[in-house]
Amino acid sequence: MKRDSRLSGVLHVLLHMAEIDGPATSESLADMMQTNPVVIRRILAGLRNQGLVRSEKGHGGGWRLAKDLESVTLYDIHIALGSPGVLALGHRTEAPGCLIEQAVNNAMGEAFNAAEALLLARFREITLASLSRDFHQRMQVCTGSDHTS
Amino acid sequence: MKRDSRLSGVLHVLLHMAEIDGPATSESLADMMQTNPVVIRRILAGLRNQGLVRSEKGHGGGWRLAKDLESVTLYDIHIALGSPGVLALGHRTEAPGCLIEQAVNNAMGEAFNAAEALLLARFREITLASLSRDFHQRMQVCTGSDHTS
DNA sequence: TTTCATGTAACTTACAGTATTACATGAATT
DNA sequence: AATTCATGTAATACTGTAAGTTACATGAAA
Repeated sequence: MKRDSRLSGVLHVLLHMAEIDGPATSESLADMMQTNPVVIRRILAGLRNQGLVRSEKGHGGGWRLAKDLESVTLYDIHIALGSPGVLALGHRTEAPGCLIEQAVNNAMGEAFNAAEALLLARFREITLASLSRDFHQRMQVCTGSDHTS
Repeated sequence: MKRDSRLSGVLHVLLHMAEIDGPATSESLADMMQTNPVVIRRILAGLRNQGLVRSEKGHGGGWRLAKDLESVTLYDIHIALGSPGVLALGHRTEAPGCLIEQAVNNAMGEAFNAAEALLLARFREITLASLSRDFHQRMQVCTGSDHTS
């Protein structure tokens, strides 16, 4: 199953932005991410609607964080990305008439809900600040390392 | 994100097989599932390799359960399907050089592992027998209902 | 020998994330 | 005012995977 890596990607972008003084252009962020500027804009546009980042056009323009690192959790970003489904497994038929399938959906659904709830609960506990702290710790261990990608 | 419904589908098939006296052809199962016989064969072939079902060719041939309903869990079937990934979310880069991405992967990875472990633990607790019992209970409530699809 | 059913390769379809191109919009520089 | 830089966004193509389909080979029972 192909996986959705937008959350992973946008976290990478946001933390790079946190390390930069001043705005970052979608082109420079795309270089770091080894992807296309339009992909960056598309993803960050969603975050802007949730007030997580700001953008400015023209000379000296680009993207900035709009909130304190402490106040943003992975869950907030997940929501800003449109709350994509977190599970790769699903029901064959969502509202089956077959009683067998109803029993199957019911049992699997409980397991799915528990796993999804756990994952989202974990996401709520992880802030951008905690990721940034972890990054700076890795920098200290690996002295002289280049962090710009 | 498109979801993998093979586990859901195969459970449906296996429980129908449990209700049938004698072998079931892939064509009859495909009718119940409103899908193609080849899809059924493809999925059941994996289960046969794990000893969960048996197949016979020719007249009077078809598919049979090879194990007791009590002894087969959703986890066993999940494995027989090739242990597909259960999460729709993933890392952008699996082994990043960037320290920021390493911090991101580490934090997200822990949450992913916890959620996946919980889901698989739940799967280990659900047997075909428990699903069958749930089905027969639904039959009793819904008297006269047709369960063949 | 015919019929029935599995076994399997090859191909097509459907879908969503990702990537790319092209051009419009708007702000700062000159 | 013209140029340059950067975002905004539509349109399109690429990619990987589950699912569906076609075609034919294999083997067992009638």
